[in-house]
Amino acid sequence: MQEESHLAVGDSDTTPDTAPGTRRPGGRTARNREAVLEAALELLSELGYAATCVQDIANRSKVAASTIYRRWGNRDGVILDLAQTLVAEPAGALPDTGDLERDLALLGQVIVDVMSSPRGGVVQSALVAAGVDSPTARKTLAQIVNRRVEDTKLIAERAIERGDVPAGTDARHVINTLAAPIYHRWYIGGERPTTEELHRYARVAAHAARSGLLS
Amino acid sequence: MQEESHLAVGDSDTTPDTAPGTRRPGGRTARNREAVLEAALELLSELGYAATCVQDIANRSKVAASTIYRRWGNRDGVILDLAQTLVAEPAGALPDTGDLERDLALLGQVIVDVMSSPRGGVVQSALVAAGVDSPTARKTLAQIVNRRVEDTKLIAERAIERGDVPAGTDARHVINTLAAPIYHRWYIGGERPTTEELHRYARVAAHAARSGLLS
DNA sequence: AGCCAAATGAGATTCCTCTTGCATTAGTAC
DNA sequence: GTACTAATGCAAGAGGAATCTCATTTGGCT
Repeated sequence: MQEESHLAVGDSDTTPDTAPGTRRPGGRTARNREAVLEAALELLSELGYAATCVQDIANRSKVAASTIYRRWGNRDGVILDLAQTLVAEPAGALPDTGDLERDLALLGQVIVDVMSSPRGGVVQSALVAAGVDSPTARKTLAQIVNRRVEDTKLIAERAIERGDVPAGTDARHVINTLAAPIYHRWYIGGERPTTEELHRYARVAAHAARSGLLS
Repeated sequence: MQEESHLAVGDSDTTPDTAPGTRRPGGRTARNREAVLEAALELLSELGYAATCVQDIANRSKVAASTIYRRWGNRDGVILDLAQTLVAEPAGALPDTGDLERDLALLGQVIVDVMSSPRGGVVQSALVAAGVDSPTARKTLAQIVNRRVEDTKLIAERAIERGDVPAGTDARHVINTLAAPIYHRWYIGGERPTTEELHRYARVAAHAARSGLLS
């Protein structure tokens, strides 16, 4: 396991001391990475998490399975990389109607739409499944969701500036109060929230914020 | 595949028309079922969902692996049966302090304790993982959670009777408003909610209920 | 342009999951 | 108790996932 500490003069030590794909990140390595992640995203959308296997990713991406195992370890490794890549993408425009409750209802609809889409939902669901056993997946999932909270908390901050919500309110709590019942309905209840439910969630979150319960 | 429709007189038709384990449910069949479910629960607790395999369940329960495959199909089938069995167990006593917010905070602690325990948490986590792909697991998970909601909604109904909460309030909404952020913190955030957070969740749910937002 | 090793591809190999066939055990009805 | 057969155990084997070896390709550097 341990590498020799003396300066390698001319012996047959050929083991690189970094992970594969980091020494020559350009050219074929970069192309392969893109092809693998794209194939993984497509297969996740088409087949779901359980049915997506490394062999299929290899076939579709035209990258050898042994290469995928070497660089990502296993299926979850690919999905984690995919998730990290997707979360780096910039967010869209935020609702800004001047009313907190209405903004939250619109945001709730955006959250549902994202979860219904391949890029957002399928990968996130895979992370939920993998996260039950893997701390790394859990951390990535939390990172993704936290990133989205940071991207959207401006909605609550505007309400604070307007004076609709007490100063000292934690904008992230406001977003989480909206998001929690949405995810609960999705992953635990197994159903997509209705528009009526989204409005109720937004009403509860806005009311709690206005009442100073989210500081 | 298709069985002959004529009355079997004396031919070599030996295929039973019901699932294995249903024709002779007593004696060895019952003992094996108990041993398999107990072993599965232990292994889930010790190894987690991903690492629990049929072969290990067979070794620990002293039931042949082929028997497990025949009766439950695969690992998830065993876990589903285990979940259905656990959910049939009676619930414990409910908090009843006369104050909705305090009752909800105590209930929140109970929910966290259940999720931290093998019987509740490990099986539920396995269902969350399996539910991402399996509609059956999703249904079972929803059934378990709904059952718990039904068992605990009395807390909210008492508040309605006391007049602390408007008539027409849906007691299940009250419970779900408490539970959603707990599950959110657990499965999405990857962390166990703190006592302070539990109190905030209870405060928000109680306040929403009192304000008539949960009808 | 030329060199060196990182990265890859193809195939062999190992390990594990799940299925199947057959002989044996044991639950249930009589 | 006896008969019938569902249920089980055991072993063989098919199929797939993951690892390993080695020859080849190719990116990065001079």
